[in-house]
Amino acid sequence: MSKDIIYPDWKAIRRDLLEHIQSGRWKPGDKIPREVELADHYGCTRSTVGRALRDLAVAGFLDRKRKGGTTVAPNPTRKAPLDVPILREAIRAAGHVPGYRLLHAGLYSAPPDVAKALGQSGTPELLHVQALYLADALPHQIEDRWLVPAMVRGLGPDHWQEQPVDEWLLSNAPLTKARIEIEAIGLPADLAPHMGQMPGSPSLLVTRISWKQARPIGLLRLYHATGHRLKTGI
Amino acid sequence: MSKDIIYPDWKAIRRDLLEHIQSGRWKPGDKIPREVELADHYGCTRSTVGRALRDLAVAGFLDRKRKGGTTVAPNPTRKAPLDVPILREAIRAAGHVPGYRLLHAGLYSAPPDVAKALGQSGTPELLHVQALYLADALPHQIEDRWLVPAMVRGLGPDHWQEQPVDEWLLSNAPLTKARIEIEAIGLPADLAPHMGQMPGSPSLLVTRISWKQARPIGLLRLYHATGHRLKTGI
DNA sequence: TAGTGGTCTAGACCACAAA
DNA sequence: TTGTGGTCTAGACCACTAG
Repeated sequence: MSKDIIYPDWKAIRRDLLEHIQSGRWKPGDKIPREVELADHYGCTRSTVGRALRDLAVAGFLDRKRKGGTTVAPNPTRKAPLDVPILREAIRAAGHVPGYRLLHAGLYSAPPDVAKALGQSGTPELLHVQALYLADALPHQIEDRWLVPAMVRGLGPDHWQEQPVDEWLLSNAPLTKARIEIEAIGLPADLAPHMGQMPGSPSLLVTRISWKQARPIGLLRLYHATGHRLKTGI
Repeated sequence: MSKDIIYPDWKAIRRDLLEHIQSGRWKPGDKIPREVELADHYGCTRSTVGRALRDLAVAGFLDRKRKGGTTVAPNPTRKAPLDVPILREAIRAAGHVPGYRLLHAGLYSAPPDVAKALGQSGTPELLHVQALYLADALPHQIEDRWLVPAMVRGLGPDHWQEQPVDEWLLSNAPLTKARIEIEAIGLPADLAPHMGQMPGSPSLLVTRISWKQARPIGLLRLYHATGHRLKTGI
C-alpha cells in the first residue's frame, strides 16, 4: 500500500487501490487485505473503504466473496460502454447537420424471421417504417423498424413524417430490455441506392430487439454507411 | 409511489423507483421527491434511499444536482456493455473448441498510419504479430497486432508460438486505457485465404489502441469471419 | 462454526448551485 | 443565502461460505 498520507476520501482510496492493481503489485488472483485492515491503514471506517472496494468490484477489477475475502479479478474482462443514442442527436453531436427522410411506412405482414425474433406466431401485421438519416445532406444511416402495434398505440403517420419514430418511442414506449447484435454485411440491393453506394458494399448492421418488461416492442435494423465506425473506449 | 409495504432494503427501493420511471408515472425531466421525503416514505434513513438513488443515477436514469434536486434523466442514453474478452476464452465460452495458428511475427517498420495512431514519430521498428484463431477448426478471427517493444519487454518468440500474445499481455502489460472502433470492411486480399473466404467479403473489424497510463502499448486489429456477430444487451 | 463482506442506522458536516 | 445531495462516522446485525 501507499506509505504516506491519510485519505478520508473514498475516491482517493479507490485510486490508491487501483494503482496497486494496475501497477502489478497486486496480481490477478491475489487476495488483498480485509476491509478492517484497509480501514485501519487509511485511517477511516469500514464503510468508507467498503465504498471504494465495492466500486472497484462493480467495475470488474475485484472479486468479492463473504468469508472468502477480496481478490484481484483473474480475468479483467473490461466492459466498453457502447452508446445507444438518439439517431439525430448522435449526428448533431458529431458536428454534422442532421437530416431525416421517410422512405416507407405502413402495416405489413412481418417476414417470418422478424415475427420469430419478436416472439409473434405466424405472420402478424406489424408496423413497418423505413427512413434515411443524413449527415450534412449525405446518407448516413438507414433505419428499418418493425413495431408491434399494440405496444405503440398513439404512434400515427404524423409522428414519422417529419420526426423520427426514434424520438417518439423514447418518451412514449421506453424500453426496459434490449438485445443488440452488430455484424458486417453487404448492403442489400434495395437499400444501396438510398445510400448512394453499390449493392454489396460492406456495411455495419446493428440489430436491436427491444422489450418493455417481457413484452416485445419491436425490431430495429440500423444500416450504416460504408466507412462509418462505432467508437467507444475504456 | 407504491402504496403498501415498507422496504428497509435499497434494492427493493431501487426497483420501486425504477418502476416509477419506466411506467411513465415519473416522466423525463420530472423532479422527484427529496431524499428526506423518500426516506420518510420508505421508512428508512437517508443513506439507504441515497444508495438506491445513486445507483439509478450512475445507470443513467436520474440526474442529480445539489440544491437542484433529483430529476428523471431527459435523454436515457443507455449504455450497452461490450465485452473485451480473451480471444480463446470467448471461443470456449461460446461452446467451441478454440484453436490458434501463428501466421507471422517479427520486428518491422510500422506503416505510417499505425505509427501515427500509436503516437510514434517516423517509421519505428515495432513488433508485428499476426495469428489466426479457430473455432472448431474453422477460421474465426484474425489478429493483427503492432506492439511497442519498450512496453512489452519480456515478450519473446516462445510467447507467441503456441500461446496467443493476448494472454501474455493480460498478465504482463495490463492496459489502463483503450480506444475501440468497430467498422465493416471488405476482407483484404492477403487475409481472405486464411479465412477461407473471397477478398472483399464483408468482415467486422475491431481496432483497439491501448495505453498503460499515457504510454501507448500497441494497436490491435481484429478481423472477424463473415457472419460473425458481436452481441450485447441492456 | 467462524470469518468475511453486505447492509442499515442516526446522526453530522460539507460542497455546491439555485433562488 | 439556503436547500439539496455527497460524504463520513461509529456502531450494529445479518448472510453467506470456506474451512
